[in-house]
Amino acid sequence: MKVYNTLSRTKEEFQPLEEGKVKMYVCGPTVYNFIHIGNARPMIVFDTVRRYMEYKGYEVNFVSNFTDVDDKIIKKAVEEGVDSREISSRYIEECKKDMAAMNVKPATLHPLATQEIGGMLEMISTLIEKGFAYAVKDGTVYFRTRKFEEYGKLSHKNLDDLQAGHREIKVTGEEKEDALDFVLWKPKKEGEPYWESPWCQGRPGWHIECSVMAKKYLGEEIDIHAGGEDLIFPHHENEIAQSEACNGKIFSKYWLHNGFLNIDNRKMSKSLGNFFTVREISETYDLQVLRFFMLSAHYRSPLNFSADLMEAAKNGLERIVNAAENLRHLKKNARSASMTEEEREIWKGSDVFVEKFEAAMDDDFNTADAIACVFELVKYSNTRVNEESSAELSERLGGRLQQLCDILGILLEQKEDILDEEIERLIAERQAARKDRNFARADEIREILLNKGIVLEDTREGVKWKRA
RNA sequence: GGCGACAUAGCCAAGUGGUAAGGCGUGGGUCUGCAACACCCUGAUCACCAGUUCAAAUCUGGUUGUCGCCUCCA
Repeated sequence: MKVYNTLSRTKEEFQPLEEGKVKMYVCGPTVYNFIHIGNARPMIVFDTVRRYMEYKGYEVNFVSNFTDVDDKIIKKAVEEGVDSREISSRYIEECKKDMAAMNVKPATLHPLATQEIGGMLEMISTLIEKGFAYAVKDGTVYFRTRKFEEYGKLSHKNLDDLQAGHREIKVTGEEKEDALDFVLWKPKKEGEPYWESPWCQGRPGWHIECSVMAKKYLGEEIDIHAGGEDLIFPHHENEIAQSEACNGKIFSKYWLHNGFLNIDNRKMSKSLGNFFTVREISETYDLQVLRFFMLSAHYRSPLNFSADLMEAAKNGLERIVNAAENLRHLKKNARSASMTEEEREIWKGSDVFVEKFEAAMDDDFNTADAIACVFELVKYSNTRVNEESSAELSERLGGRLQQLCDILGILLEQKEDILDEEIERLIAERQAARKDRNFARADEIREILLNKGIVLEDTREGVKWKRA
């Protein structure tokens, strides 16, 4: 399995620190509102990475935090006149609902920044002892960036270039030793949440939390650290500096970053009015469509989002779901149980799709290629399985389709829906009308049901229905 | 200004040396009472120029264009 490592900017053979196990940390959202569709990309992408690794037999310890102390949370709390904890806990719950609807598995652990202050104080103290950090008069603690010689190794930035870029915005009056130094701990402002510390009553800087949570729950050395590409600098660069300066060990072996999601070819932003929350999308589409859409491109490529593209994704996903549904239907109505000799060959002929699927995923999680394999399996099944086929063949191919979709986190099974009697009666009446060749009445009933959100399809083995 | 990415059919998107996967859409057809599903048919000299090579979408150099990071941001 090869993964693209931002550190080396090349694809590397994946070799876990410990045989059979993967320690993976993904930077989670700051919870001050419903998550937006940009937040959804890393969630979906790295959930898929996790699923594939689990499929390959790895035991994955997957940790993803919620940042629940932050300026934006405080601002929102002030606006609503409530405690900031109320804001963060509310949106953590909402985020979990969205994740469930996108079929993103809960992490092994979702730590909260506010629950890890002790560890942060410890790490900051260690950094000060080692000379990598210093406190100034007002109690702010800064990381001494230039002291960490490898600073810039992830983002491939040159310190002097950075400094040149920063010079103009360097704020006078700050007591930083160097413009590049970043905050580890900052004093509270009136009315803000705070914690006691040796330096001042205050709260942690943003970067320190991930270093601490990764260390506490995964260890000083982890296999994979992932997040959006915008986190490369400064967030991940700073995490490396903090963790490696503190622990004296390589923090993460592989750094994975997903590309950005654009809206109608522009960066998503509130001011452009092209800002969508996952919740808003869910009003128009099943979030399975969003998941399928996100996986239809390589995770490192920029991905454009638009109504047309979602529509195309919806149709494509429907093709896969139809095939799965069809196989279930054929299995249920099959006249023979076991596969014939010829069917064994058909079954064996489908091995190639699994092989190609795995090859695609092994190559830095090429989900676009993997989905193409799913479509090929769909075509294969559609052309080879029919009402003459055995239940076993339908079941096996259906199971294989299911297996591949499970890796991608794409749900195929419909919820076991029970139709109410009224609808059952109408379907039966329509069948009777069709038998009597009273097609006007049959079409009328189909129209009635359509208005109720029930779509009917007549097949050789009987009527199929589904929710629109 | 510094660093980096990308440019493949109407649209989305794989493919990183051996004459272009897959999906959506379009048009035509088969099946069906009709519709839907499904199936068959339908589409690309891979931004441009030059070079390396027996062979390039794929490597090298250049041109043009789009975008990202450098500041909170997935």
